[in-house]
Amino acid sequence: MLSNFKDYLSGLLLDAVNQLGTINADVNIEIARTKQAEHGDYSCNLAMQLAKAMRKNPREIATLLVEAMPSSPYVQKIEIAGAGFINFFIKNSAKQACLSVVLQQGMAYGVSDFGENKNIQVEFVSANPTGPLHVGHGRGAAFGASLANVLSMAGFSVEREYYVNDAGRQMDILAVSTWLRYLALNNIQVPFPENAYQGEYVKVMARLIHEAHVDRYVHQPEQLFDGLTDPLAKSINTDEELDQLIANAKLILGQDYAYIHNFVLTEQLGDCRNDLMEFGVTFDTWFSEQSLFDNGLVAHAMQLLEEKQCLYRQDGAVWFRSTDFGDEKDRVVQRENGQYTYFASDIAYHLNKFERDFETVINIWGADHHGYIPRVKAALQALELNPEKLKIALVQFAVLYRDGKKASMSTRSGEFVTLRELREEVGNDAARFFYVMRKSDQHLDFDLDLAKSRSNENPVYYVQYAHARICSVLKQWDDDVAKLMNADVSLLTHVSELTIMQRLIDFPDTIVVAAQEFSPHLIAFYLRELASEFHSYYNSTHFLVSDIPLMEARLMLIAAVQFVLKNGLKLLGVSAPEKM
RNA sequence: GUGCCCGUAGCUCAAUUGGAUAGAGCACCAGCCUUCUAAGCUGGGGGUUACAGGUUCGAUCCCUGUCGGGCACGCCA
Repeated sequence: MLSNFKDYLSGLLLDAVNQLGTINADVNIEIARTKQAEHGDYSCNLAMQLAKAMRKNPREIATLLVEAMPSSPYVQKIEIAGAGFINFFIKNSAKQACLSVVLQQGMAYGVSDFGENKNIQVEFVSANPTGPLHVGHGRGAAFGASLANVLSMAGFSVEREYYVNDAGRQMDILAVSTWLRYLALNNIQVPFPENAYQGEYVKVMARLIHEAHVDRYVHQPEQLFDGLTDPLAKSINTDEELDQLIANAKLILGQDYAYIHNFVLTEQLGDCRNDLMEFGVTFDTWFSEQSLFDNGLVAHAMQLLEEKQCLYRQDGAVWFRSTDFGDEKDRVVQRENGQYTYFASDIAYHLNKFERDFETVINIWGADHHGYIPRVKAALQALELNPEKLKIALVQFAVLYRDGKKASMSTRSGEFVTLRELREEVGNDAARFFYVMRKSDQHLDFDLDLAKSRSNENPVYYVQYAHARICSVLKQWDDDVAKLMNADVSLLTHVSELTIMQRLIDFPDTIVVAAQEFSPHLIAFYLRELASEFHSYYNSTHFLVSDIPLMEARLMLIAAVQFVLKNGLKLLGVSAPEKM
C-alpha cells in the first residue's frame, strides 16, 4: 500500500501542473485531510492559489488540473467543490491495505524517515537540584519526554539532556540551610534565615548527615554572624545577609564545606533522577554547569567574545554587547566581585552544545524565561553561530486545582506540591497524559480530582479502556494476531470501519506534524479520536461471529487499532493495560 | 511604563498554521446491558471566535487600535 497518501496525491498534482506547463507561479501543493465526508478524504486548494497568477476562475483551473492528472489505482473519484477545492476520494481497497501494513510493522508502525536521522538535542527539566521537583517541572518533564519520543519516531536521532545547575549560589544556600539544620540536631541553636530553604527535605538531609557522622561537622559557629549588620538579630532575611552567612560558613567549615555541598547535591540530584525515572522520563546526558568552569569553557567563551570585541568593562563589571545583536540592553557576564553570572556559563554551555554537532538544539523552558531568549540568541550571533539552530519551546505554568481551588506553590516556603505527590495521588499515567493534553504554550489547569476519577470524565482511562477491550476480545478468540495477516479485508466496507482505517493511515503523518510543531498534544488528541471511533464500532458491531472470514477481518482491524493505541500511548509515556 | 504570550459553548480545551457548515470532553436532558469489559454507546440543546476596523476568492488564524488576563523586564538562577 501507499505509505503516504499526501505525498502521493501532491505528486499526481505536480504531474498535472507540469502537463499544463507555463505556470509561472510558486506552486506550493498542500494536501489536507478533510473535515467532512462529503468532501472526500483529502483536498487541495492549489487551484485557488493559482487563480491570481493564471488570471482564471479557480474552478476552471481545478478542472484543467484534474483533467491533466494521471489516473490512479488508489483514487475512486475526484470532485471539484466550493470555491475550487479539489477533493480526492480514496478507494476502499487502498484504505483496507493499511491493515496488513500495521500488523506487519507492529510497534514500528508510525516510524518515518522525516528527520533523516539528523542529530537533535532536547534539553529539558534542568531544574536546580535544590529541592524536590514540583508540578511545574512535571509539565516540562512530560512535554520534553513526549516530544523527544515523537521526534525519535519521526526519524530524528535524539539526545535527551538535563543541565545541572550545580555551580551557583542556590546550591550554596541549600548547603548552608542543611548545615544549619544539622547544627540544630546537635543542639546548637542558630537563627534560620527566612530566605534559606525551609522545606522538610532539608531537615531530612541534615538528619542523614547527623546519623552517619554525628557531630563530625559541628564547628563552633561564633563567627557565623560576623559582618552581619545586626549580629543579635533573630532573623536574617536579605540577600546580602544570606551571602555573608554563606561566606562565613565556608570559612568556618573550611575543607568540610565541600563535603556538605557535595552531599546535598548528590542527594537532591539522585532524588530528582529517581523521581523522573519513575515518571518514565530518562536522560542520555546529565550536563554539569560546574564542569564548564572546571574545564575552562566559561573562560574560553569569554575569551572568544573578547576577541570579537563584544565585551567591555564598566562599573567594575564585564558586560556583553547584546544590544549589538538585538537585545534591549547589554548584560553583565562577570560581576564586580569577579564571579561569572549565570548568563556567562550559559553562553559557554550553548557554545558547547553547538560544538557537539547537533543539527538542531531544542531548549524547553518555563514561559517565565521568555525574556531570556534574545540575550542567548545574541550571544550565539556574537560567536558567529546560527541562532536558527536553537529552538526554544516555552512551556506555560501548570496550575493545580484541588476541590476547585488553586494549590499554591513556592519553593522557598516549602509549600509547593511536589511531582512525587502528584504522581502518588493521580498515578503516572494520568499525570503524563494530562500534562500533554494541552498545547504547551497554553496555561494548563490541572484538575487533580478529574485526573483521579475512574470514570468517563477521565480521558486517560478512555484510551486505555479501548486498548483493554481489544485485548480482551482477542484473548477470547485465539490471541494469535499472526493468524489474521491474510484475512479478507475487502469485507470491511462499513463507514465505521473505513473511518477507523483512515484514522490508522493518519497516524504516521500525525507524528510528523507533532514533531514539526513540537506539539505532542496532537498525539493525545489523535488517541482520543481513535479510541472514540473504536468504542463506537465496538458498540455497533459484534466481532466474534460465526462467519469466520468476517470475524477474522474485523479482528484484524481491531488488532491494528490495538497496535496504534499502544504505540501512541508509549509516545506519551502512558501504559497500555491489557485489562482494567 | 516597555516587551512577549493569551482571550473560542456554562467549564476545560481543539481547529492539519489562510480553507468549505468553528469541533471534542465535562456539565445538562432523553435513551441503550440475558451476547466480545456500561471506565462504554446513541440522540439533543448550547457560538456575533473579547470588541472595532483593515488586508482577499476566503480570517479563530495575518495587520492596526481598544478592553481584559498572564509573564518578563537584576552585577538572581
